[in-house]
Amino acid sequence: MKLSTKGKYGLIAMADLAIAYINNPNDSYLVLKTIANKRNISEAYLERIIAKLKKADLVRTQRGSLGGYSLAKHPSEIKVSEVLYELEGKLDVGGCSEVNDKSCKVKENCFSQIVCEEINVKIRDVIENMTIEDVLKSYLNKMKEQ
Amino acid sequence: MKLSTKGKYGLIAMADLAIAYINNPNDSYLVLKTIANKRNISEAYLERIIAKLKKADLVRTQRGSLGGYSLAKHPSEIKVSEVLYELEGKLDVGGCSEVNDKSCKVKENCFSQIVCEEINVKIRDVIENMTIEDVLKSYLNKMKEQ
DNA sequence: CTCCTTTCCAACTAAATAAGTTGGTATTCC
DNA sequence: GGAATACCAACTTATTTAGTTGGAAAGGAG
Repeated sequence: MKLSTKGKYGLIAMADLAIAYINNPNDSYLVLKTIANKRNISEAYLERIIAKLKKADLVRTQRGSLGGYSLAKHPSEIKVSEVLYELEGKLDVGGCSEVNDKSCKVKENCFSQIVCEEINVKIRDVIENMTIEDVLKSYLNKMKEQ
Repeated sequence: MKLSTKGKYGLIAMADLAIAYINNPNDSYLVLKTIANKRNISEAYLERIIAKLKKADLVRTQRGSLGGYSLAKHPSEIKVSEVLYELEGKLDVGGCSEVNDKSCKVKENCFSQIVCEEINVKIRDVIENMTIEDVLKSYLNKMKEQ
């Protein structure tokens, strides 16, 4: 039931890239090693995570020395759901929401589906209406309060 | 990120017990094998699941022949959260909501926590305000519509 | 009291998933 | 040409999930 480290590290990396992007939208490339070291994440592992985000056009890259990773668009244009769906799959709580789930052996009256569907709606509601920019802002507000 | 079969089977068993309970609150013991067969669930596995629910005082038992399992109280008095917390643990989406999470290696500014906490609130909101009776009723309404 | 049916319980195993590593290739700047 | 970087696939390890096995204890029926 937990968010895996893929989703977690992905969000963290996106937030770090977002800070760089806001500071200087034209030239905001960050080196992977920098993020990985700062966050205590395995470099090779983070690379594989961020590669998926590139394939989803959320991140762009510059190769060679002086290269690095940057957001592909403004943090306000990137939904949290886009990041998480790419890294975690569907991110719902119950697998049998599909009509033809062959793997589910429960024959009829699957009561757990009632519960799962209600939770799934709420999860979607949160992550599809929250951008990377929102995450940054929430974080700053949280810091102010303390 | 999925609800495990523990939670799923647990909810299903509770709903089956609830139906028996409503039909006859005084003598509503169901044999485990009956539920397991009806639902295509391994008997031994379901037994271990329901044992946890007993320990949490959600289910009571009668041993020996003519024995079986029954709800310990009315379905309207059993929250879905009680069932799921017992079987799935905390059922939140992010592990680092605790202050002293030693396992988390991310040093600071854990942006994923912002997202997770918002989702966690919503999940709790759903399952702590939904009883086993509600699940049954929702199911019946759903059937009517079709 | 004996047999049958049931719950109860602990230890074991198998399968799947998550998490991370290794060893390299391709680009680009200096 | 060398250093620094992104890119990529195959492999390994650790953890969790999903069960299974083999019984012991309790209670009712004959």
